[in-house]
Amino acid sequence: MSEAAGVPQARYDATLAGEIEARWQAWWDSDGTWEVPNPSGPLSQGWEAVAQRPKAYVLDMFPYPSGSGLHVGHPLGYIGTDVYGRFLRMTGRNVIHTIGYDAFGLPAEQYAVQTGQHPRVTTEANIANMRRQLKRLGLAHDQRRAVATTDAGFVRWTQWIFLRIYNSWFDPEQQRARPISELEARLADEPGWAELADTERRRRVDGHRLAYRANAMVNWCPGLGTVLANEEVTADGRSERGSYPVFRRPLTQWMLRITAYADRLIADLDTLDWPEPVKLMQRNWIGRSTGATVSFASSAGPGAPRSGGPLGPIEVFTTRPDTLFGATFMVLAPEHPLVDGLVADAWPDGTRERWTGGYGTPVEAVAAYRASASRASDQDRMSEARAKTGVFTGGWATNPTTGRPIPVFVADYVLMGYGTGAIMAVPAQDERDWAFAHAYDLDIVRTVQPPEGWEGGAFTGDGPAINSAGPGVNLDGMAVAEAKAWITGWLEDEGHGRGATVYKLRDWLFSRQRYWGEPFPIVYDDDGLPVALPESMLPVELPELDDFAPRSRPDDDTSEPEPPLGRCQEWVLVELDLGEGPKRYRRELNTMPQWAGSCWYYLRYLDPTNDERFVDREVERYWMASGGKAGGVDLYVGGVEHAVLHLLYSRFWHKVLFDLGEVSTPEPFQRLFNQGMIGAPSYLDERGLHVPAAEVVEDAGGVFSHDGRTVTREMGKMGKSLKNSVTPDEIYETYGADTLRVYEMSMGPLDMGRPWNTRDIVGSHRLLQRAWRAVVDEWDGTTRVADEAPDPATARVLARTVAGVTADYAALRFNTAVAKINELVNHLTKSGRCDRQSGETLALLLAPLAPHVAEELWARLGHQPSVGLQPFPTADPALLVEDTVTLVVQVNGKLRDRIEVPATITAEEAEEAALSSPKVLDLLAGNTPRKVISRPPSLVNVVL
RNA sequence: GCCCGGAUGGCGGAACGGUAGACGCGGAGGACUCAAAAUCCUCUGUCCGAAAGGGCGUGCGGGUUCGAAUCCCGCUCCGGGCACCA
Repeated sequence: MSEAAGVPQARYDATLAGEIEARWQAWWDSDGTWEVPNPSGPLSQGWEAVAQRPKAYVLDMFPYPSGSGLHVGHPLGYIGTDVYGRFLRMTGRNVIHTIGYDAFGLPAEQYAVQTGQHPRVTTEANIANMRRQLKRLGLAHDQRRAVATTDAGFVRWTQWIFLRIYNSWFDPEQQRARPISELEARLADEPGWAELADTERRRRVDGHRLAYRANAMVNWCPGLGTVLANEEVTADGRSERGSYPVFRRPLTQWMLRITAYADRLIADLDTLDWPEPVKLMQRNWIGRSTGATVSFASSAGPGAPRSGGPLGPIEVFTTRPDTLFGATFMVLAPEHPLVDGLVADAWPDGTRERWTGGYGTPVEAVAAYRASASRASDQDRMSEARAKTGVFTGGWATNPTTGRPIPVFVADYVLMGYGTGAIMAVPAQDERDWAFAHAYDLDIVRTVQPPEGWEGGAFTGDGPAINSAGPGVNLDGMAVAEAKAWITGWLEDEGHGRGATVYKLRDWLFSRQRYWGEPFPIVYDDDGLPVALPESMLPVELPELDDFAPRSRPDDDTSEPEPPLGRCQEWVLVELDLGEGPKRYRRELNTMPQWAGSCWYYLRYLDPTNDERFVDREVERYWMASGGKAGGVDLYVGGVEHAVLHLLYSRFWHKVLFDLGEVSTPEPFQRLFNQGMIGAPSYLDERGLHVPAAEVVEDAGGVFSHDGRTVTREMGKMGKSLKNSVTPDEIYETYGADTLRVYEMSMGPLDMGRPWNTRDIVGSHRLLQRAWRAVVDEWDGTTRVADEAPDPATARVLARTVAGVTADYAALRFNTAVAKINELVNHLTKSGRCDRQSGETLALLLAPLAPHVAEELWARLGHQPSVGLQPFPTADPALLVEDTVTLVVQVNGKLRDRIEVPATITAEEAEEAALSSPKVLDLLAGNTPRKVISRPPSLVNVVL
């Protein structure tokens, strides 16, 4: 017998776990266990069996297949959604869950450039490696649905959706997208339309499209060799990826009219079950401000306009029209088109010395100021600690309320990109204007009465209006809100302005000068106007190139973007018949940004093989059914880093598709959950270089050393460059995949960051070992459950565990679910025996969490696979009720005694029991308590 | 600067306003063993105490409450977002 040899033959260790995991994964694959049927179409086999079940769509933010593979931090969310999806499946839902690859974009391209291979080759290799690493986790994914955004069958529909966007316009009256043909029909009825040249008509129509080309200030990043969206540029003017400097410059690029959806993107956040911070970030990013635009008559200074610039009223936007009487000067952004027309040849009367910047004439002063402002990069502007600088133009404007002339300045604290690029400056009620007024000796007139004792500068709070009476309008005494409404009405009546709303959100810059992205399904004709390719010509595939690397010139901000696709002339110039006979066209050279594929991939999972539509309507309606809510995906799990980028872009695309009748819900993701990040300590030697974390030892005094030398510890991310990466493969090797799953789920709440600690994993491994040992004799490998009912104590523990774990799984509280299973296993271990019901319940409880070992136990208990398709156990309510409970007796809120009492005890009986406790009698010392709080059956508080 | 989070034993973390520290790691002791590993059992917030028992304890300072880790006010520190947005 093996026991004599002293070696257990069937201990649950890494070897056995590995064998069990490989065996069941192979079985699941051949059985198609996790394949989930569609209501119709090619994936509908087996539909009848599940047609009655409610659906659940569980989704992960899909990964980009990087060259470095996974570390243990990556799969945290995937394991979480897998446990949840498996649990939902066991509680009767029809669950759709898979994972694809976000395979276009910079990371894949950069890796390809480094290795000198074609991006498609490296991308496919990376996907294969990542798929292998993920497969080992035993995720219950429908592999048939695991699409990559680079698949030709996917690109085709990305391009198709782009064309749907391109062929739409936003109807401001209906607040929704409509087909461009409806606009064309409307324009055709307008007088004069028939007389317009064809190209002019096309230009006008193009100007209304949701995807349009515009010459606009864009973010040019020479280091990456491409332009970037606002969302991809950090606050200090660098690229989010790679941290290269970004320069503003005008270029003609594709834009998507996301601003048209600004109001709906804000309003519909209220309908979503998302973390409040993410909603807030989106609201802030969209940055809706309400107020009014006000028109100020202006007059040029002496000698202007010398440069022939236009001169007209200065339009400003303000959120505080109520402070209009306090507007004592105006400020234009340096790039503002009216500056040229205002600038004078000589300083006019009334010019104060500080306004001149030391120059002899406004022309010189403004020219010098503009030159220095344009030279300063965004970063320099940051570092100047926001000292207010500016210069007087020599021109004047008229405050419409007072009729008084006010000087017009140029200053770079006013941004051309927001509002109208000009402001009315109200120093008394605006801190920036206050600072500028102080620096430049400008008048300050309070128009809101600050509270008594106010010693600060600008007062931005609420208070009664003062100094706000003029010919035709008097705001004095009104509170801010009332004054705003009143003055806005007056402005509209007098034709000086109107109520207005502005946004920080800009239209989405949608072109990239990259190779590895979706080509636009657009060509240009001889007039240089864009022409959409017909659906039959999709997908437009990338040409093969020898040199696909971007031209990057990090140090040259005067360089021009060079799309790599321009290097393939035989691809660029094509002869096509687009309905007017064969003609020559030139292809669009830019590609779409990486976000394009991630905007809609969750819809393709639903119907991955459809080549008639991007998703079948019936299939979409079934899986995206929202039960009256806004979004169709029931749970979307991913990192908070996508709070604005991906989640804003995909909501926008989804809304366009909704408006056009292509999808059935106004929002894509009903519930969003941000998983935390797994952090890890990294260690620095005395030179500040990272040393391999695995080789660092800690002595008894808490001092860390590597190779005999003391190192310092830093907590942060896990990553190759920090030399603290732990790969899942290492953990599979030592403990198996189920242990990794259990450990990651037990580390803490899913939404909290937590430090990785390899030492702690053994606890999760021991849990599975004890669970195994409860059912299997590890010496000879026989199953050893007793075919009898659980004893009463075990029955109660079982019921309590089932109830608790069910609630925890449903609420994504996997860490406490693991703790409760641990308590059950400890109970079985301690009792030294395991009955059949206990063993089976244990396997079922473990099935979502540790599916392989659960499957093995289930089989050894004599059942057919798969345990993951069994109904989740339910608790007998009668067993959840305890006969006796511990009554806690407090005196003045402090714990003084515990008494075992019947669970049915009344308030009076509990009070009586507490008051007869010797300890309470002792403390009472013969006195009568002032008050007794009785909360039967758990607590009595005696107040002396 | 503004806006969000967070802070509980040596460590990760539990805790409907009602027994603070579940569960795990680590640590101590014991059983088994020739021995070790593994396993099993007991203990493990802190201070005083031989013990019984008691004091103190959830970042800091106040408050509400019979009762606060939990609610409110004011701070400190850590993490994240935004950053001249008129």
